[in-house]
Amino acid sequence: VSRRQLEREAAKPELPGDDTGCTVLHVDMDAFFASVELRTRPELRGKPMVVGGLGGRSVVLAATYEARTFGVHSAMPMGRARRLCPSLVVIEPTRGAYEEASHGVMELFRSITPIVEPLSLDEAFLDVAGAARRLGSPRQVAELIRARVADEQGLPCSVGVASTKFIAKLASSRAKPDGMLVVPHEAVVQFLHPLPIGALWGVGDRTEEVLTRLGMHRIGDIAATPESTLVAALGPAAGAHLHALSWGRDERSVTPNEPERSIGAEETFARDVDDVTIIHRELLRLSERGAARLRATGQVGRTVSIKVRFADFRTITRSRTLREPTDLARVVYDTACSLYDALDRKGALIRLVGVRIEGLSASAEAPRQMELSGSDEGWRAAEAAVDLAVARFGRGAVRPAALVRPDADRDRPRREG
DNA sequence: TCTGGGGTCCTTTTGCCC
DNA sequence: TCTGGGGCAAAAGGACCC
Repeated sequence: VSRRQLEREAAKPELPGDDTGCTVLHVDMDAFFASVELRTRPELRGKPMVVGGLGGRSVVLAATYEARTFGVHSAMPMGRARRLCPSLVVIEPTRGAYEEASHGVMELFRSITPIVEPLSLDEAFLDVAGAARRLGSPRQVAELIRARVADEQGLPCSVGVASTKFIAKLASSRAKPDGMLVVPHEAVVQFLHPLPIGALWGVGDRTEEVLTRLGMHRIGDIAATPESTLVAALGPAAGAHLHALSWGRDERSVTPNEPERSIGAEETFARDVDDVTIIHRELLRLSERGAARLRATGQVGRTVSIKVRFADFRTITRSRTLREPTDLARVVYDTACSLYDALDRKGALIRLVGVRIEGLSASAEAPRQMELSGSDEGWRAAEAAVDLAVARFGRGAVRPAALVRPDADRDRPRREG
């Protein structure tokens, strides 16, 4: 709520200004998924539109600014969005297009400076200290980026310019849509303190509730509170962190090439499920997806965890750490099933299952012990063959037997194999 | 209003070893 | 034998972000 307040409240104050030392840029694409769709659907421009699934359990992934005037915003259940805006146009997401567009803008950023830290598909921090001689002041670089993203990608974005990551991120959110905001170093506290507490990075619904109960509403209120009080209320890490941020202190540097920590996949069923064979089949699909991504990125993982969401939305996780890291769907799947089968929730209605692999390392340097039986090597060869076939013939060309519906190919000639 | 899917990070609990 | 307790890693949960 407060994040939206932030975007709405107070017309953008043009801080007079000098951008000296403001070497951190935060670039945030506007309504990213929706903007990508509009490139190929110009007839929808100006209409309220969202990207999101059509199923009964989907949520809004991105909303155009026209849709936002109806109160529609991302993460909102689709049913509610449709009720708020009966004329809403809903477009099904096309993930590949967003990944491609994201890759395009990230490459564009890297042509400006090598120090690019992507945060998600649609936003990144850039350190432009080294670009001054070649491209000009941070403000000029920011405008250059906006112009080039518009020209070369056909997409709108907003840019925040400041001396720290956190202020740059706040600045970009206040610059939206399709704008730019520089927060000079001397203006940081004046910029920060009137903002609602929810604007602080790391303050979500829960933390906001705690702080509100303590009588804090603006970032300035947090700044005026002793750090010890915050630590007592929120824990050492969050307390110290928020106190520092409330004074604009943020030492974190822009660091490219952050390694991934985990890879996973999850799926909400269209209807709640209690059939174990359906759950196992889903665990297999998700394990396959995860393991394929491990192999594609040359990584192995040591901990397998599953997530189970019950019909009442209560969510649990279970995990097991393997003796040897793996990139094999077979191993991930066996572990996931064994974790699932150990739950004593026989017959409970399940809404969602997920599989995640953690403790990642590069497969070349990961210790791999040869097993005498060679059984893992057999699976490795089989899964490498699957990767190859998928690369050649596309996803869906090769499927493990459990994924093939018994009646799916009944009418086709079949032979043993 | 009825809640997706991809993640990160922090905290607490638990079991184990010494 | 009983009793702590420190240190550690793994497990579980939860808040948060886009």
